[in-house]
Amino acid sequence: MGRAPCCSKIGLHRGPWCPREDTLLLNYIQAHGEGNWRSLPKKAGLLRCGKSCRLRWLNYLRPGIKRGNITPDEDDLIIRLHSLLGNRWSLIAGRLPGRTDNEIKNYWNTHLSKRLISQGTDPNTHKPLVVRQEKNKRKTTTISDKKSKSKLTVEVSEKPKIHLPKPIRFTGTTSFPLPRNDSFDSDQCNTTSTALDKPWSGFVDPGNNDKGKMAGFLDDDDGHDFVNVLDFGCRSKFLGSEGDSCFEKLYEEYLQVLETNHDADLLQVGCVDDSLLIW
DNA sequence: AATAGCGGCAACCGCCTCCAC
DNA sequence: GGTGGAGGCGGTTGCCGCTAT
Repeated sequence: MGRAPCCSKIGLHRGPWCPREDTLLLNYIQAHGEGNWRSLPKKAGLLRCGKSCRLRWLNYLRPGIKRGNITPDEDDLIIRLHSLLGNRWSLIAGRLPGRTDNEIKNYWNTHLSKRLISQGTDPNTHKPLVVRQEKNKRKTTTISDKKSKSKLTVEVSEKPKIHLPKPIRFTGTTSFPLPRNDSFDSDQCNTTSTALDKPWSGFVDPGNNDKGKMAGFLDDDDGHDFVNVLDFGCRSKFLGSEGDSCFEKLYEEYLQVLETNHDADLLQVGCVDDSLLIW
């Protein structure tokens, strides 16, 4: 069943936002808060789609947004979170203070995936790429480096299926104050302290800041093959650096959760859901 | 100096889920 | 239980600036 677009596009501005529009949106949200995106543009005096306003706010105007200069630590964390969560950018972004899902998605597509490929790692599965040997047997792709003009033909795995431990919403009194990343204190990395108090909290979907939604796990073809994060190449590099970084603590939480559940019962995926509940 | 090609990123699109009615 | 509105998410597009020729 088709749905009507979120708003009539007739007469609405599209494309890049001008400073005046930014100001209008900013002023309105500062005065009235987020939400009601559909009606917001009209109330704020903007000729924009509500979705466009929401996107602009989340990705650009929100306070606390960091722009550019993704640090090596963040870099590494993104790769490792991606190995755990797949293309679940909002989840990944939720663990990176001040970063937006869009930014991380772009950064992944333009930098990290290429880097992994150049290092011989399949960006989809985080497993080693296999240089093509046979024709027509496996899906391959040719990666060309536009600067060096070199080409490399590699076998690319199918995109990992996200093993969706059915998103769980907590309703009623069971709510979690886990904020979106704009509420993170990047200096203190208080996500870690929170997460250490509640070891499973790293798996709450920060996109659902008031209800909580469980993260998914990577899944292989048979549906039960969790990525062996211990084999993940950059781990050792990371561990060798400043061992106490908050990113490292964060990652250890993920490892604990995965290992616990992997050992306990790989086949009974449902139990993973249960174990990830926060009480 | 001109221009073609490429990379990066902001923004859009369409689908999905949740929830109120 | 069914339906539709609203918000959220991931994939994709297209513009703009930079670089190579």
